[in-house]
Amino acid sequence: MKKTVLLYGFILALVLIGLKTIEYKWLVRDLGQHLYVFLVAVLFMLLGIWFSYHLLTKKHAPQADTNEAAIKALGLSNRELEILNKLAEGLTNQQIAEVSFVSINTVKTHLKNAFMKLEVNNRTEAVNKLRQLNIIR
Amino acid sequence: MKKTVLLYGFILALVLIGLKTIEYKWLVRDLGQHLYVFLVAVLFMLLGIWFSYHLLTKKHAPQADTNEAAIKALGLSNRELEILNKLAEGLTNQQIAEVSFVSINTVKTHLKNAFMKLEVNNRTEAVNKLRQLNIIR
DNA sequence: GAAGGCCTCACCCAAACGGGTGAAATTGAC
DNA sequence: GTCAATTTCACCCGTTTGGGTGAGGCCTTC
Repeated sequence: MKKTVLLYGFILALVLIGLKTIEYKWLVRDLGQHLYVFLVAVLFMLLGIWFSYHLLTKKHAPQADTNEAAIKALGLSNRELEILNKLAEGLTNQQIAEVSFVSINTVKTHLKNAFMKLEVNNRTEAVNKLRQLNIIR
Repeated sequence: MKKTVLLYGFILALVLIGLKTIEYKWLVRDLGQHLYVFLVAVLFMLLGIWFSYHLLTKKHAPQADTNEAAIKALGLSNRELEILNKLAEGLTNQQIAEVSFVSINTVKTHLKNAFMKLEVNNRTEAVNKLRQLNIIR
């Protein structure tokens, strides 16, 4: 992030240098001050658009982090999270048991505990809550 | 998010001020015009940021349109969509029946047909598919 | 008016789910 | 070494869900 800010600052400096060059070598004398100001305005507006575009598009893709804070606040264990992730994919308890190499009873126990911690009553609510808390997807 | 954009805008402004200060110390000349151009630049850059922020945040949140094309391609009826939306909120069949003023059997029929059209086998899969198709949320 | 889609409802059945209790083995922390 | 948490599994119970068949009423299109 620090690198990003530095990059923008650097680009800004380049733009300023370019403007200075234009100002002193061509435009001011030949075309007048108004056009110069206009160019500055356009240039910086484009810069602003480009700038916030890059910022926003980067901010909109932080799905990798799996909100650790919320997980700890809820007290969800690792195994419970694994099971919940498979649940969110739409697997049945039996399928979860198979891919996790445990019995279906174990899956049910984990889900019972997880539902209690999440304060939900069924899997759809659970998925909604996890999504809302940015724990999945 | 807005706060973040403002923060970076502020940082950029600071960078600009710093650059300008440096410029004034070394290249002091027509002070009035420089200040004017500087203000124009800042103003239009902020304008650009504001502009694209509003554009992008609207583009990134198109949850209102409920992908009509996908709905038609799947052949989902209005009633089926209503029921599916309530399902996605985590309601049970019984609860959906109550808020929709129909019997639970009707809810089940709609869901059976909807599941067939969506090619899914349970509600979690259905919610995933609807989300993936941008039909809900 | 026949055909097809939509909405409604009923009945049945098997599977899945949710919730409760209990308990053993393992692990990590104190 | 003890305590707490985690992970594993079992059994039971009632409810929910998914899926199948059938059917009546309504509306639009042909």
